[in-house]
Amino acid sequence: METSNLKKAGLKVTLPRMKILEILEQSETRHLTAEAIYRELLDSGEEIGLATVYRVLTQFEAAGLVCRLHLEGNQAVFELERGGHHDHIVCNQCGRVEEFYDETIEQRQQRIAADHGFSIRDHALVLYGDCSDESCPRRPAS
Amino acid sequence: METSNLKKAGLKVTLPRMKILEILEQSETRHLTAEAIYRELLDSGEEIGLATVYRVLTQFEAAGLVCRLHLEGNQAVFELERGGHHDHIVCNQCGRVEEFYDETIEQRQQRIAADHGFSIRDHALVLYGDCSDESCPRRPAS
DNA sequence: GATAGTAATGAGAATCTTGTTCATCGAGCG
DNA sequence: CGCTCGATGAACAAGATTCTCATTACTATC
Repeated sequence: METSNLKKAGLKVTLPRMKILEILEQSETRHLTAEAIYRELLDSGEEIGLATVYRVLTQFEAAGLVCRLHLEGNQAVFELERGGHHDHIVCNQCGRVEEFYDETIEQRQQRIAADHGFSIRDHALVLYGDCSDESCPRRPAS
Repeated sequence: METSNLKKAGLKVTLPRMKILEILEQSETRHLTAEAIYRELLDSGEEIGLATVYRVLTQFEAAGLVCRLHLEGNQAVFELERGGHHDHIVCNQCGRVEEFYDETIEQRQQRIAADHGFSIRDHALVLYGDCSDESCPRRPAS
């Protein structure tokens, strides 16, 4: 496995951390809740506690390996930080998440912040709408 | 007081609802947590339960009187809906919140959503940074 | 390869925010 | 003024996340 990411981040290479990183890498949804990761660990037969999942994810976030998103407010989702920054569109019906990056918006944000006397460090932009995926309205949010 | 807002929204005019509306109107921060409103009620000598505060705020939100924001993820803040939509800049240091509206960003969002096959219903944009208020870094987040 | 030191983990309790239940109360209508 | 039904209060409940603390397991060292 890729233990180098962990080492580079100054984190000890432990089984829970490797497994969680692995799940994040192999997931096709790219956006997982702590609960979802926990369930996957259990399904793989790993004896890893939910508290550890939260702890590890928080450390990963601090190390810049993942970022934490509050797409719906109640439960945070985590995604692997692979390079570029991006924002998200969430479907209100099926919960599907798409990513986008828009240079114009990024620049306007800098400009607006400067006009208000702020130096921007981060931002969260989430669009909520209805997707046109034909399988959407029937599929409940995962 | 302005009981007309309540009546217009189809809500019975009760003491808790009037008081909460009053607090929202008179607050200078414009962004209050349910807890903060609850404490203000207690300080005014009102015997209103926290559950009622949450209930009333949820009703106000459904009625379009206030909108609920998740500026930091853990606790929601409520602000009175006075006319136009806007987004927010939050200072990481002092928690101060400024509002802004940018037509360019709004339009880009519509465009991006359309490109992804979404019809936008809502969006949340929060910029996080450091404000240049001279009293900022020393003042703890309220 | 064995060992010590220290950080990481697991299990459950704790916390924080928000919502629900149910008996009581009060607003609004006749 | 009394009735009816929605609103309230108090306590409890639920969901997400964090904390505690005893135990375990990396990592570096020998």
